[in-house]
Amino acid sequence: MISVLILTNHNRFSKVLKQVFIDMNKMLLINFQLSGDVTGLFIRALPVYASPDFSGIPVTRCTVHSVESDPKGKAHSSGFCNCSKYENVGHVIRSQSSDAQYYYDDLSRRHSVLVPLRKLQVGSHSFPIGYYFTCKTSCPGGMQRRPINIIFTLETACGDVIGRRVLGVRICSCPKRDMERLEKDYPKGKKRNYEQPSKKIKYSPSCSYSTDESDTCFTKLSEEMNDLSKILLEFNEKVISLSQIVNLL
Amino acid sequence: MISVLILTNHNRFSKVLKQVFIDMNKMLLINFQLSGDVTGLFIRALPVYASPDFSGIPVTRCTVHSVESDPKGKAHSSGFCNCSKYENVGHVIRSQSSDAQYYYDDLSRRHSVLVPLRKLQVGSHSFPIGYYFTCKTSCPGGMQRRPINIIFTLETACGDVIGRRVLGVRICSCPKRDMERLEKDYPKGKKRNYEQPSKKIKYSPSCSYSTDESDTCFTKLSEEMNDLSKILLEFNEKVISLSQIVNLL
DNA sequence: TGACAAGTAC
DNA sequence: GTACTTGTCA
Repeated sequence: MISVLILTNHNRFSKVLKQVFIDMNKMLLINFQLSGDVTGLFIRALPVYASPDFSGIPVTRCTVHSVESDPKGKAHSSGFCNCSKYENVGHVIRSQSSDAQYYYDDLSRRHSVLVPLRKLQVGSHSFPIGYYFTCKTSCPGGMQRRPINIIFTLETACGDVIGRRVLGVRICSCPKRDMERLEKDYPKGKKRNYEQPSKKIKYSPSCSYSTDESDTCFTKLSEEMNDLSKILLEFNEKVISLSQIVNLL
Repeated sequence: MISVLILTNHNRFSKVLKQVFIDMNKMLLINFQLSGDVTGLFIRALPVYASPDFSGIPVTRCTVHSVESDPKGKAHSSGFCNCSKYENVGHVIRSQSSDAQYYYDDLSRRHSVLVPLRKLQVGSHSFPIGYYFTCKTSCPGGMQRRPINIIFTLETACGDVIGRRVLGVRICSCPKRDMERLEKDYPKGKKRNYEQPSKKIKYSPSCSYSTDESDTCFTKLSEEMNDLSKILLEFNEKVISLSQIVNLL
């Protein structure tokens, strides 16, 4: 049984919007609740634009933030990724984990971060992973106000995807204010159509990630891993009151 | 006798604030009124931060706008400027003039644009130069809300500065709104202290440009050019009503 | 936390 | 031109 528990209280999770509101560079602690032996498995976190209009475009750092680590744009100058030499400059999602692996897919041109699951501590049922974000959803020349989701996938060492879970995230300067406003507007959702940036680069359709309703729960992807496919997702916005876990499913 | 006349009505000039409000990429037509033979002379336009805190820092394009012309940051990768090969990427101030020369000073690391003055048309007393701006005053990773002045210098072919004039410019999306608000606040001038960007590069003191009160009129710089030193500056924010010229001196 | 600043959509 | 968005200062 695997569930996901959000444990930070610095930040906000809206049950209504199924979305986390968090400031840049603040930690979002996600507690993956696990049972059985999960060593050898990985959790991948990959950011995807929530709107189908943009879901084919990789989510990357904005230009202003990128130049801090890579002033000359060398990390991605030849079409492939040399992020690791430049403080992982292209990665919007980072993990606090010391054994986090930063990953780049040549085909989709997407950056993601992979954290290996380890044997749980005795008496513990959860595996905490701290994430943080190095750009705002509003960053000009980057996400440009386009909402994103994080796709968490549970993967084997071979890269087989066992489970999949989508979490909306808004990285902004005023998480509280913005969450209150967006909840107030819900479900009218008066979202504005922001100008679409010019898509100079075309991406193959296979690189487009679906984030529709079927993804709001972990999806069973491989028959042979049936025992792992029954997955619960639980959220909680407080670190302190762990008892107030709200099951979303 | 040389005076400066602002002729655009797309944009605004505040007599109170002695400042032009203009949108990006819109033309600011400046009419240099001249008498006598001025062939062989040049008008240089150089942007400078208005606040003494920043006047030592060159005004350059923001990162978001720069990547459009120079995705890999090659134009200034080696400390010197290769702007011309990259659509003059570093220049905030551009001129419509076909014979505009884009200039870079190695010592101060400042970009400026030089327009040669030509023989006036028969019956005309003014030399119009169209300028436009390729970044906003608010651009993140660029001017960052720091107000700028344009320093216009009248120069000989040798680079001797004969006259000097400072004009405040605010490049923004809503020139009208912003001008009205700033005029309303004047002279209280409730300006906010925005966070100072980290100054990684130190510039020599000689590169700092004064924009204090003494610069609000053309300054006589060379005794021998005395005949050119009596200079008037006139502004007008309407194209149509040229008769409403307001002499500021 | 409230108010302001300034870009962007309608 | 109005109103909304969203960063930033106080």
